[in-house]
Amino acid sequence: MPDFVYDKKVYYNPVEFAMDRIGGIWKMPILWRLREKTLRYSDLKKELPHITHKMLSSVLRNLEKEGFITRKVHAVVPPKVEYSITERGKRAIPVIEVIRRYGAELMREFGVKAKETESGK
Amino acid sequence: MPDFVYDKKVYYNPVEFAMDRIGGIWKMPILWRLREKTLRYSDLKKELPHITHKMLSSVLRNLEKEGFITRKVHAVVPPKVEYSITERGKRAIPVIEVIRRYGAELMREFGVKAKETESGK
DNA sequence: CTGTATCCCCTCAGATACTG
DNA sequence: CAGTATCTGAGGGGATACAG
Repeated sequence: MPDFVYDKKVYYNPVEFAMDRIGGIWKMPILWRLREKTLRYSDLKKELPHITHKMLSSVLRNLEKEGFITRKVHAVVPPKVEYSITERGKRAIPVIEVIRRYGAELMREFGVKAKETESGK
Repeated sequence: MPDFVYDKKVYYNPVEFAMDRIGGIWKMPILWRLREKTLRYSDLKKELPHITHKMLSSVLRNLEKEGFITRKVHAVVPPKVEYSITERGKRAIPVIEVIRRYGAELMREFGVKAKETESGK
């Protein structure tokens, strides 16, 4: 009794659908980084030191496929690839802000302390 | 270079921390169901037909452990166990509403249609 | 610089069976 | 009714090597 199906996967509610688009460990941090500026692959890698090469690559491909970011390849040597947020991606930013704020509140409640408050995403 | 640690796990940003508390497939749907009324185990199971016995059990335990819900056992035969949302849990509701709304918007954008709009969580 | 391909481990989650 | 225990399979994600 699926409630609805998208891309061969069954979803039971809108929350789950949203989380499958922009959830996971890295999608929101990446969208957040791109919210006001275009970045190239190596810039993103620098800003997200903990992400592995493979993960960054695959998450970027996924976000592009689903229309949250665009990818622009410059025909130069060495290669230069720039990622920008789309209108669809921009609509996710306010949601990410709400979750960020809630997460920060929860961290205070739980007594968790960040080493660098502005390093997060 | 962890940004912060909680419960032996490393987090890199508040979004990730929040999602580890109330993310996943079932936590938000359960909190949402409990937002305005107490439910017993079997009620929750009925309202979330797709969740397995094991998952419901383990997610409830986790939500209780982290203070989002409370569990009250009535000493009767057969057993009766009631779950209620806590103040901490209630603070998650507005966030869930934002994500729900966003998810519904995304579903429209992606052309996904729910069989029952009010079946979701 | 910007990727892709392989190998591999480990956790998540389902099915099933058993208990107070 | 309300759980717990065990087994198992699929997939996420890391490390590493290779390519245009």
